[in-house]
Amino acid sequence: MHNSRVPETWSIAELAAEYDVTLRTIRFYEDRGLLTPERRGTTRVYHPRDRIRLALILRGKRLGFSLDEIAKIVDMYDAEPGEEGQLVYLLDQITHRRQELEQRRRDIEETLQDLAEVESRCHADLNALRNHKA
Amino acid sequence: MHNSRVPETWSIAELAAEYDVTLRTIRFYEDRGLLTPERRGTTRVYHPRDRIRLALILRGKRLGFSLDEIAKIVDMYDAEPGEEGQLVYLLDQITHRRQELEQRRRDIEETLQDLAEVESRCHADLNALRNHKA
DNA sequence: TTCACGCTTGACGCTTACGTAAACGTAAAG
DNA sequence: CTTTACGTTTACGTAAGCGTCAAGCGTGAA
Repeated sequence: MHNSRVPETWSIAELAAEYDVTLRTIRFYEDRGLLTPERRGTTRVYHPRDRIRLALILRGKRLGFSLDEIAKIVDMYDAEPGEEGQLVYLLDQITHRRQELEQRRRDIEETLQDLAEVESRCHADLNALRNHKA
Repeated sequence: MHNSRVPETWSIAELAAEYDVTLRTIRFYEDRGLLTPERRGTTRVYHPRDRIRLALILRGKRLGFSLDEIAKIVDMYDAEPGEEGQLVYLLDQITHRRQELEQRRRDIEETLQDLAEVESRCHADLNALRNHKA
């Protein structure tokens, strides 16, 4: 049994495979300051922190946030405690993001309801067609 | 009292003001086939149908869909009953969109929870700071 | 040594979703 | 008649988010 505190690391290809993105994408995120892998020589070495951040980035993307917005959000997660002003700013940001997300959730609910209506209309039309044939 | 069946119409500027988008945006959506206003001479005249579609487009945008995806979704709403194959295709699309939306909803829930954690960490840090001062 | 493999850094290209003039038409108001 | 308001098209610009070469380096196996 090997030491469980051995900090696991990944290559860029491993991360890419795991999250189904291209190497180009991962390097691009680094370019934009979203990831900061270690370097061994020229080669990138990714630590758990990077892996988590990548997951957060991709979730942010699914939610339709821009990379700039994602950067702000992700940086909130591992922000240093810092001074009071910083903390207050952070709390403010959180409130803001929460409102955005809740708006999105409302949009989703509405859209799901609309889809349900269209769906039942479809079923009705299908039945009409089939009864007509019969 | 004037006839309630008078079909109400809007100018491009009215729609833009109502939904807080630019004229350019509305014309761009027309370019992409998402809106098809009537023309009186060269001037665009928007009917209730266009207004509804614009609202749907903007909701789709808030949800992070591309205009191409939005086009498909919006067209589902006022699709003609059509033939059976078409209806089946529609139902298939609905299932697909629903799954996407449900994934998004899950992402939102997770993010909201994460935000809640960051928030309480902030509050804790703030308290620590203030107790330290006192 | 030679080869392949995986990684690296440019650097150009492309699509999306508009912004931003430029230049013009039309119609009412002063 | 000129200004003002509102509309039009055409067209170039741009930021985001990568795709796609090209060319080179380092390492281990044959």
